[in-house]
Amino acid sequence: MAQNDSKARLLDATLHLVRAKGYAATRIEDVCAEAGLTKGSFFHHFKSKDDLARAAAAHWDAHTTGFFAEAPYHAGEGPLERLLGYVDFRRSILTGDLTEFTCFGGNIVQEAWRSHPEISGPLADNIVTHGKTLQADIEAAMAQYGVKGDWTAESLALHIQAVVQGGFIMAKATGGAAAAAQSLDHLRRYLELTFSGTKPS
Amino acid sequence: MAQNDSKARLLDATLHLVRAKGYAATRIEDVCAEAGLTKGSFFHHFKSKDDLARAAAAHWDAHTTGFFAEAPYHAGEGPLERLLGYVDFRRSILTGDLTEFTCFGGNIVQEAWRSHPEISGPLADNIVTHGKTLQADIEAAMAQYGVKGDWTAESLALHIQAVVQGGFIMAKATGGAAAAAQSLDHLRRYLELTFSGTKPS
DNA sequence: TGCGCCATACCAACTAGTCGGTATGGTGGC
DNA sequence: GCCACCATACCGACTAGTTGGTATGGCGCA
Repeated sequence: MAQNDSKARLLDATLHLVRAKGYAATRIEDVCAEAGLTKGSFFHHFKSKDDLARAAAAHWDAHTTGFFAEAPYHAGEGPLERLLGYVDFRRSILTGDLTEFTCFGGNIVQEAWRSHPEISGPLADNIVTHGKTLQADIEAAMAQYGVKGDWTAESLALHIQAVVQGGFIMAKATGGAAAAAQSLDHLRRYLELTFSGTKPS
Repeated sequence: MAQNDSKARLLDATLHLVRAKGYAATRIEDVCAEAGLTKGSFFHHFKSKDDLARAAAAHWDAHTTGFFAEAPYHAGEGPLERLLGYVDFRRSILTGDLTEFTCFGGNIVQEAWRSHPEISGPLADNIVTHGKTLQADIEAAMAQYGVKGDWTAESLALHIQAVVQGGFIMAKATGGAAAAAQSLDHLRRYLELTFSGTKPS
C-alpha cells in the first residue's frame, strides 16, 4: 500500500497556497513542491490546473461541511443560543496563521468570480449554502422573540457570512486576526440587540 | 493636444481589469488593449508591472479620497446622521457592474497581502485610513448618546469596512449587488440599535 | 534638431502540459 | 511457489505557448 494520500496532499497544498498567494499566482510546481511530489505525479491525478481547482473546491466543500457539522454550537438549547454559538465558534477558530483560518472559497470568489465561473460557482454556492444553514434558527428566533423587521432571515444569514468574509479582509489589511474577532464581536452585539432588545453594557 | 491622458487610461484600465480578473491574471497586454495602446506606450509610462500596480494603488487612493471627501453625507447635522449617511451613501453607489463599485484595494489585499506586500500595504492603509475617517463621528455619537460598550470607536469603524468588503464578496457569490445592499441595511440597523436603543419595526 | 510619445518586432524566462520510462503490488494460471 | 501480465503511482526531462520586458524606429511638435 503506497502512500495513497498523494492526491489529498496535493489538494491540501492547493488550499494552503491559494489562500496565501491567490489562484493565478499558485503554480503547479508550487503545489507539487509543498506536497513533496513532482509534476509527473500531479498530472497522473489531475488533468489540468483547472481540474485541480475544481477538485480542491469539492475538497473544501466536503471539509467545511463536515467541520461545521461537528462543531459544538449545534448543542445550544434555543435557536438564539445556537446562533450566538455559531458566531462564538467562528471567533474561536481565528488562531494561527491567516492562511489556516481564512476562507478558500472567499479567495476564489473574490479573484475568479468572472474569469473562472466553473470554479468559483461551486464555492460561491458553498458560502451561500453554509450561510443558509443558520436560516432555520434565525426564523425560529424571530418567532420566539417576536421580531418582525423589514428584513428576511435569509438576508441576516447572508449578512453573517458577509461579516465573516469581510473580517478576513480586514485581518489581512491590519496584519492580524484581531480585526476579524472585533468584527464578530460587533456582529454578536447586533444579534443580541435584535433579538433581546436589551443593550448589554 | 495629444491624448496626454494615456497614463490615466492605463491606470483606469488596470483598476477595471484587476477588479474583474485579479492582479496576477491581468496581463500587461490586457491593460494596453483596454486603454487602446500598445506595450511601447506602456513601458514608456511604467517601469514594470509592479510599478503599474503601485501607481494604480496611488491612483486609487487619490480617487477614493476625493470621491468620499465630496460625498453628501458630511453635511449631516449630527455625528449619528453623518454615520448613517455614510452607510446610506455606500448603499446608493451599488449600481452598475460589479467591476465598477467593488473595491480595488480589497481585491489586491485579498490576493496579494502576503506575496506583494509593497503593493497591498498602501491599499490596506487606504482601507483602514478610510474606515477611520468615521472614527471621530463614532466617538462623538457615543458621547452624545451615552454609549459605553466594551468596544472602541476604532473597532466599529473597521467593522463598517468589514461589512462593506464582505458585502462585495457576497455580491460576487450571489451574482448581484442586492446581497451587499442588504448587508448594509443590517449594518444600519446595528448602528441605530446601538445609538438609539430603540427597535424600529 | 531634439524630445516626448507611441508602435512594431523581438527576446528571454517562465510555466502549463506531454511523454517515455520505472517501481510496486495485485491477480490468475500452473 | 513462481511467473506472466497488468494497473496504479510516480518520476523527470522535454515541448509549446505565454508573458514580462527590451530594442529600434517613426511621427508630430516646440
